[in-house]
Amino acid sequence: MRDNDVASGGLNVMSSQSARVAALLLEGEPGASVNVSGWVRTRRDSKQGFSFIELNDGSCMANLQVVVDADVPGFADIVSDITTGSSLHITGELKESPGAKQRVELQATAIDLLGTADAESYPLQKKRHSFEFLREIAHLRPRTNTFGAIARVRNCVCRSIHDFFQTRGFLNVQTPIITTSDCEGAGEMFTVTTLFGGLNDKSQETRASEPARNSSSALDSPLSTFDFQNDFFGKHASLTVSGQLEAEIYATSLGPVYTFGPTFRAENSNTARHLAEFWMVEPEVPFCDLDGDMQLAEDFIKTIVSDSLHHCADDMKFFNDRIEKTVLETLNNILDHEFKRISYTEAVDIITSVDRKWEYPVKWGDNLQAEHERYLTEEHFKQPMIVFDYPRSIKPFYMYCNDDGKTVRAMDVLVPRVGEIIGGSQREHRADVLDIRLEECGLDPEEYWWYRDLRRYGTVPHAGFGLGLERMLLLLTGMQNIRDVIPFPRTPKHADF
RNA sequence: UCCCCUGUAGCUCAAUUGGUAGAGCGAGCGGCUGUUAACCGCUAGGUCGUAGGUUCGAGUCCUACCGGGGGAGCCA
Repeated sequence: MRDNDVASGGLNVMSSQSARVAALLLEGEPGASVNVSGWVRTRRDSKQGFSFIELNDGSCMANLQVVVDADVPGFADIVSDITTGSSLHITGELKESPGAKQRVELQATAIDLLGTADAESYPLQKKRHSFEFLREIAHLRPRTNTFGAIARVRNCVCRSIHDFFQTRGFLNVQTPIITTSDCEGAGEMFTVTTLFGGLNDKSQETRASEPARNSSSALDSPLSTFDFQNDFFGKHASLTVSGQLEAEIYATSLGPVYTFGPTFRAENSNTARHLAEFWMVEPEVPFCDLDGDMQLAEDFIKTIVSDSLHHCADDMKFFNDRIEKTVLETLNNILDHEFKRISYTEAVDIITSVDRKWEYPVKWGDNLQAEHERYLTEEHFKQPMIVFDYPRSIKPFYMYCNDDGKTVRAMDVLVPRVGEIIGGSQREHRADVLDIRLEECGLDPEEYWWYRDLRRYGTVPHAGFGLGLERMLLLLTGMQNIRDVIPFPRTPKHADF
């Protein structure tokens, strides 16, 4: 606290807790004595002897208008340094504002410049910046309206996720981030290893500087050439691509569970909808079939949408006004309708019967392409929908096999503009059928010994799904690039900040 | 990873058939103003992504590489 006294030029910021701008604007009483801290968005001077300062502290979209008369002690000395981006601690009295754009404003009695921001070099301007540019200054972009709003909505969604499951008696389970089970089969995995030593390892530096050594040596070699028995974990380890299989362990012991954490995919996919590191929510429910799973997914999405609209009304209005004009309409449409449920077979029938030239013609047994999913949810039904009972040949081993011998109890939730937002299934809980499926998929049953044990001992029907947090945020905010709804995006060739 | 487009002042963009750079915003200075995307005037600021090549001459054409965007596959 003492250090802070010095840094703030004697004003004890920490001990006299600042009010948040959001609270002041909403319920601040004129006449109240308050102090606030935040960052300057703009300053407008009047030569008649006072300045207007727009102060933002991140608590909400709106700024607090601060009026500073020239006779405020010390103000004349620092006014020229109160530039966009500088940080202030201000004491004053709340007053009704004569201006039309705010209910109250702060008449300053003391002002303390905590940190300057050189106007010539500070990258953020009052005008709009492109998201591509802001991505290059990810350390400053949360100071913009858009990224502040995204951070608040993201926070709201996270709270909503926990609330949704906690109020329904789900147990939050922490599944491992480092995994040695190769059994997930969902895409490329990042290897976790100490075989190359640390960055400070002298031998590494020496090797890297050897001119004769060509760059495509160790790192490009096939995994099989490495001696993982001597690695940290004694076998090949990776970053998780899903917590599902582990969640099934707890779901078949303790009742409904959910996991919520980072997930990693080493796919070299460069699109506005993919990240190498993203956050995923995965509920897993015992004594539940696919119908129950679909209902849970629908209730879940509706709850998140509803909570965001209620708790982040200003931010959501901003997205609707400035980012994507259809956001509120889309979200209200989600709340107002039952999700349309159709089988994969029906979906294929619809697609093949419509008079349109598809880039990828579909026949039963093929994966639905993005263009087909978009057509179904955006044009044919014009609302969120669920496609279920997919061909068993295009789905993973763990999905419950239907009696028809051709399909599995899988489901995808499709929403307008984003496409697939949830993927889930009823799990195959019959030991004999699971073994058949493992063989069909060319997997080694020995590797799945513990997963198979869950079916040998007290097996129960169960189901679950996965929702990508960032895809949900795309839906909520209308943002177009997934790199802009996560604070620090990781994509191929990009892991800055 | 594949296809298409793109890379010019701090930011967003312009520069006719190849003739050696311009605007708006931002910044600095001045003016005006209970202002609020404020407004008005003046000033500064660019080895035109990098490396080669064609040409008397290249921001403009060609090649490679590196960024960025859009679409696709895979998926969440």
